[in-house]
Amino acid sequence: MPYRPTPKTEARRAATRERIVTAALDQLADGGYASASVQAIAARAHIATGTVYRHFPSKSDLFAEAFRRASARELEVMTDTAGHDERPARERIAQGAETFARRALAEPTRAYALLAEPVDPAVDAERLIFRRAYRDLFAHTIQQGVDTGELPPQDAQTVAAALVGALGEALVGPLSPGQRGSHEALIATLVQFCLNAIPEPARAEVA
Amino acid sequence: MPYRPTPKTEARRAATRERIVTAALDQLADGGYASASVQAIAARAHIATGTVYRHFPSKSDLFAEAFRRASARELEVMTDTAGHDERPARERIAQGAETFARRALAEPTRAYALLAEPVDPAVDAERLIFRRAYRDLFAHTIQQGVDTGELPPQDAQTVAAALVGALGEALVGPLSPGQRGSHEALIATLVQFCLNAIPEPARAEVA
DNA sequence: CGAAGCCATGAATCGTGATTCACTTCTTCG
DNA sequence: CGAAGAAGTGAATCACGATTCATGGCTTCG
Repeated sequence: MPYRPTPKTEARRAATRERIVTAALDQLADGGYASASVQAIAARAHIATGTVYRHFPSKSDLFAEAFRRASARELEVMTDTAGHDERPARERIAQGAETFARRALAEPTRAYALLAEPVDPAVDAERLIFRRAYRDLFAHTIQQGVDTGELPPQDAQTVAAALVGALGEALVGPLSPGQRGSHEALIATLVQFCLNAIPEPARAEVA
Repeated sequence: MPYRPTPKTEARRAATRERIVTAALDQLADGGYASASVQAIAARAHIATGTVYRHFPSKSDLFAEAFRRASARELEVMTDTAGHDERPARERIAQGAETFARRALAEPTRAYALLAEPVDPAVDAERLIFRRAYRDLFAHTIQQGVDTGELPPQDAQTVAAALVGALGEALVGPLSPGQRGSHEALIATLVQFCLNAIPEPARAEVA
């Protein structure tokens, strides 16, 4: 039995796979999904078109993984900056909103691709998972706040979804290109928006 | 010079064009953009495939018009229910949010298509116009409130975009299918969310 | 070294759905 | 009525990009 995979060849294989995912994300960041043909990605990764298919069964699978990867990175950053349970819920939400905004503004094309750009349905499913994860992060914090009495009772899931939508739309929606104000002003507005939306109990109103 | 267009033939032509647009919107509402091939639309309008191209230069143009049409209808409803300038700004915003939510929940597939479904880029541009129009409606109301001192100073455009995003995401985002609560509860949550996000001046806080 | 596979290659194939077009049908008016 | 021109038809074509596969190059180990 002549050939047997060794750590060395496995590493090479993994590296190639990695380069493909990276190339896909870079292509996304550069020219959006429309520019991300398998050919373009292969060229960017310095491999032949067919090689992509030795690592992924289909383009959809490749992009699913790429989205998963990018999502994981984003979520990790969020968890790091806003996931410490000992701080007040509203403070953590403000922190989360700010992080979200800063990262989106720093890499607008990638943010657009992750949040809003038209992609094919199979890939879109992956995006939904991403948004849901963001929402769940916010929802978790809100729910904790409600449980401790820090926040008034509310539907944490819906409110969290609304927060994610608000940030997404304001940052990458029809508004985004060529902001009139500074990034800082935009961030301040959004953080304030989120804080207002999640009021302290005393300030809650019933209509 | 034998043939000359008459009111009668023009009317027939306009009616056919109309049927095509309607068929496109119905197809969208039924099966989403993915199901809306030119063939399917033609069949629904009881005409041949080629006839579509006698009325629209391309599928994109057809959908651009369809989106425009649907947008106009939505905006008209919004203007009717929330556009009366004599009422307090916050009341109008609440009314707008409620209308938005009710209409989205009443026709979820169409709402999804209008707000979020992946479509091709040319059509997407039309969607941006739609969302922008919604945003401008909210922004106009907010700005009026700011001008009259009813609301604290704020970036009306950004806040309005955030409201649109919040409503859109909560209604058609990852959350939407098979709501756990009732529609009424969801609507109440969202209206409250919007009201919180746009506080009265006395209740504004600085962080 | 050489057999036995894996891996990479990229031009050719394939599938899908928009678009075309030669033809038919309908309408107008001298 | 019949010519002139418009609208309608739908099968055939085309474009585009994902996917395949026959081939050639590497690695491994007896």
